[in-house]
Parts: sequence; C-alpha cells; structure tokens
Amino acid sequence: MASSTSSEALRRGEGRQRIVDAATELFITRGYAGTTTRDIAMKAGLRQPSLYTHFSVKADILVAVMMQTVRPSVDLAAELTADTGLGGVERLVRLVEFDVRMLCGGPWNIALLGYLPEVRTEEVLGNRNLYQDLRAAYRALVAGALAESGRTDVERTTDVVMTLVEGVVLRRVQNPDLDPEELAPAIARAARAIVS
Amino acid sequence: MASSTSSEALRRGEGRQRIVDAATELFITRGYAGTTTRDIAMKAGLRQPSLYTHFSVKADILVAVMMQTVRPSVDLAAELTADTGLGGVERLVRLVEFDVRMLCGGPWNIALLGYLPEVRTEEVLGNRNLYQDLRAAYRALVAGALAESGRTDVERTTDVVMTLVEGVVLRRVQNPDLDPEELAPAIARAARAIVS
DNA sequence: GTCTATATAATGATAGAC
DNA sequence: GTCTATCATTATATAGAC
Repeated sequence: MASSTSSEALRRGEGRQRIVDAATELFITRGYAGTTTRDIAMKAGLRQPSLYTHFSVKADILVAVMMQTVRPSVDLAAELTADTGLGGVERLVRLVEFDVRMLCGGPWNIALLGYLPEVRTEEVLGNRNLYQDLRAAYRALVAGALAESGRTDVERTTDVVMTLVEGVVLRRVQNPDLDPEELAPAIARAARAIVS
Repeated sequence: MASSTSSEALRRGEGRQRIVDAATELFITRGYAGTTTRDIAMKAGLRQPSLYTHFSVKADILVAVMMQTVRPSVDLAAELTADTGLGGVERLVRLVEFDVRMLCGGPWNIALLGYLPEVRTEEVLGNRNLYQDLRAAYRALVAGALAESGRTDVERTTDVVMTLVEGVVLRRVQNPDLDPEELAPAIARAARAIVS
C-alpha cells in the first residue's frame, strides 16, 4: 500500500507472502496462540525480528491469513441469488457443492481458523460480518428452495443446511484425506434431500 | 484414587472439580494455549501454584476436561447396535438425536476442544481411539439403515451423516443460542432423509 | 529489508513456610 | 492443601548496525 520502491525486493510482495504462507500452515497445525513468531519466521526463512518489517503485531499476520478465506463463497452466493435462470433448489445446491469443494480442497483446512476460540476473541472482529453475510445468503437460497415445495421452516432449515456444510471442516480434521470430488456431490445430494 | 484422608477437604473432590470447571470455560473461550495457569487458578479461587497440588502439568488439566465428553455417545451407540427391537433407520436416528442434544446442550461447547489444533498435537492421543470407535459405531448403524432401502454406499453416507452431526459444533460457535429441542429433531429428520 | 543484540513481560513450574 | 516468593524459560517487540 505504501511501498514505492521501483522493483527488486518487492516483486509480487514475495517476503510478505512467504510469511503468510508459513503462518497459514502453523496456525492450522498448532493454533494461533500455540504458534510463536519465531516459528513463523523460521519457516519463512527469516529471523524473528524481521517479521516486524511486514507486520506491526502478531495478530496482523492472522488477519492476513484469514483474508484468504470465506470471501469467494459469499461472492458466489450473491451471484446465485441474483441468477433467475436456475430453480430454487438448484441454486442452493450449487452453493453447497462449491463450499464443500472449497472447504475440502486446498492444502490446509483454513476455514477451521475462523472457529478457534483464541481467534474469535482477538481484534479479528471485522470478518464476523462476513459470516453473517454468508448466513443471510444461505437463508435467501434456502427460502427459495423451500418455496418450491411449499415449506416455510426457513430459519431452522437454514441452520440444518449450514450445519451440514460447516461439518465438512470438522470431518476433515478427523479425516484429512477426504476426496472433494466424492464428498461434494454426496453432500449436495443430502442438501437436496433436506430441502425437499 | 490415591486419596486416603478421612473426610473434610476432599468431600466430592471439590478442589479438583472447581479447577476442571474453571478450565473448561477458559479452554473453550480462549483455547488451550491461550489460557494461562494463572487464569485457571484465579477463576477457581486459588493462587496459581496451588493447581500443582491436583495436577502435575497443565496438559493434565486438559485431559481431565476432555474426559467429560464423547464417552456417553459411544456407549449409546454400542447399546443401539445391540438393540434388535428397532429398525435400522430408527436406531441411527436415535443416536443422531442424542448426539445433537449433547453437542448443543450444556453450558459450554466442550466438543470443540477435540478439534483444536493445539490439542490434537499434544499428548492427548489416548482419546483419538474414542473418535475412531465413534465412527465405527456410526458406520455400523448407517449400514443397517441403508440395508432397508437396498443402498450400499456405506462409507460415503457415514461421512455425510457424521458431517451433519459434527456440524452442530461449529454451528453452535456461530450461534450460541441454538435450541436443542428444536435443532435435534430437525437434524434427525435430515439424517432420515439422507439414508432414505 | 534483514540482521544481531537486547529489553520487557509473561509463563509454567518448584521450594518451603504455615 | 494453600499460601508467598521465586526461578528458569520463553515470548513479543524494539534499537540500531549493515
């Protein structure tokens, strides 16, 4: 944001990204409080004080890590809500399948971070909005799906569907080898059964 | 276990239980690494070194806290598996409903502890068996339920059902006011739809 | 931007009086 | 069993040379 150097050291913000990548793995495998700034620096190939060239406090690294998540599905949800070319159930199922693939894929179970107690108490309050946005999006799509079968228990069904999708995060904790290509359609099928 | 004092100070192991209760709340709200032994002692009404009368290391307190969980549902699962007076679907649904009520009720979201990264790396390996036992129990009940409709995708369906149930833990993180009496039947209904 | 060196504070755990 | 006092470690963060 404030970098004005012409080239060299900052091509692609390499240093900062290396720190974020290292921190992502460590936060997921050891938790936030359980990860030291020395751990992060070492994995990023730096000495501990060098982190503070890029981040002013440890929590800022966490924020940067969490930025990588949630956004895409909120965006897709908004997109689907506006899409009138699909049936209600189909729109919901598309979001579910997309989310499961995202939660299940990728090298690290990043979504878990948003549920860690230590993280939820910190100054990372800015993205709680994101979760509320996501629930609102799910609620709208569930409402559209239930309308097709004349059901009206929108709130409760939204909770059930979100429970199913969020559950993927914990299932992945227990079984790190989940196959997205297999689980995503299966969860989507379950979602279809729930709203029918 | 080794206490031989006749009475007074040890009625109901009061001191130890106060520590466990205090630690339960703190571990859930701040995480394990994010909770200091001073925090625990203060909430239990003690000074920090007094913890070491009851526990020899901090991790032992965590173990004591985690003992409070999981057991009941493994026991019920075994019981249901042996119960021939119920249909396959019905047995599974009973376990699901019981688990949701347990995960959803109680003052603290204790089950989340078992998924914290910091906890899963520690010397708390003894109860990973418990989780494997639980999956085996679910698998057996899912198999019995699917048999009624001629389906054979047992492994995948077990994952889906467990995803749904485990999801309650994270849903509760987002919404601490979940009503077990409302959610449990709804999740049970979803489970029925999934295996039908 | 990264380094070495270091300040400062907090942590888990122990010793020994009562 | 709980206390006060304290140790040894480790943590985040800063200062200043290169």
